[in-house]
Amino acid sequence: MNKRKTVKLAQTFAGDCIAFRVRVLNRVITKLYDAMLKPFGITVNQTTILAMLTLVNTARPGEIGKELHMEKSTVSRNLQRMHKNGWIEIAAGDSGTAKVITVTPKGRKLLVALYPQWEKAQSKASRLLGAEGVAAVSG
Amino acid sequence: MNKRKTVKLAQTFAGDCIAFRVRVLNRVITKLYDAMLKPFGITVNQTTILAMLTLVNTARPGEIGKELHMEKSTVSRNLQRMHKNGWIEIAAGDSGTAKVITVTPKGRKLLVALYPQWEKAQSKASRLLGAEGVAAVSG
DNA sequence: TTATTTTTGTTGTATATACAACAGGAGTCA
DNA sequence: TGACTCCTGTTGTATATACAACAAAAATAA
Repeated sequence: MNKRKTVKLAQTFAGDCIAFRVRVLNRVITKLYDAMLKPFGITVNQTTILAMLTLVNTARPGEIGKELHMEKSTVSRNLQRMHKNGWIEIAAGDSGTAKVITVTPKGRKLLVALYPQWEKAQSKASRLLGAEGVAAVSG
Repeated sequence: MNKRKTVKLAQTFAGDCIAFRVRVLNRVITKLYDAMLKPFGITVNQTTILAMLTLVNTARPGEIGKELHMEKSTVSRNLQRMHKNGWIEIAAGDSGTAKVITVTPKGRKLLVALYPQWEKAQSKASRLLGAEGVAAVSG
């Protein structure tokens, strides 16, 4: 393939790659929420897990992964960190290897405490994405 | 705060969090492209860098980071890997600590070779996001 | 010229992510 | 009962990402 064609192809890549766009968006938005969460010592992922647990009271790691579309290893390691921080309890499930996760009062308090800041991050993110943008990523 | 309010607050989190949505989207889309790129032994990020370099011929690490909105440490480590694979050359720049990156013929060939597969991934991603979705993340 | 600041990259540390390998128990089937 | 296959989690390895600490050189100020 000649050089001109290669350059044209590279232009298409650089200009159109959806993965690239989504990844940049992810970095920008995540950074916004991370900055907001930093004083609380919790990450975006852990906050998501905390919210889900507060909602359902009790869940197994596998269920958390499915519901939040997180890899089981990511969930596993996050639960360990959350437990170390006293936000959740990890108990043996009724059957075999299964485990049961529960939020602690400390965990609930944290979620309530960071809520106002989270709303501010939401506002910023909304402005960045626009109404259609928010709708598009929420599909 | 009473429990009912806490649950309501958790519902808002779980249902509305933009960061969560963007991050799930990122995982889904990235996985799609990663699967396509696996046979070529290159990652999404490295492909993006490769495309940019093919387009501009020569760039410094700092410029790559700014253009692609990647942290300088991420760029630094990716360039090391790409160099080890023979896709780029790293030369000392004219001034001080600056470096100059150039694509090698092997790198260009790789970009050309994976292009058809990339187009397939683009199609899938487009279908997933819809036209408005693609437009929204491309803003 | 000397001292301070800025620029430019690398490296350390922590979390996120995916995939693969592994482990322990449960269920199934011969 | 015994062998095989699922289910469920953990751990290993590699890349991605961000921030902080460094290092080396350049630019600027005193």
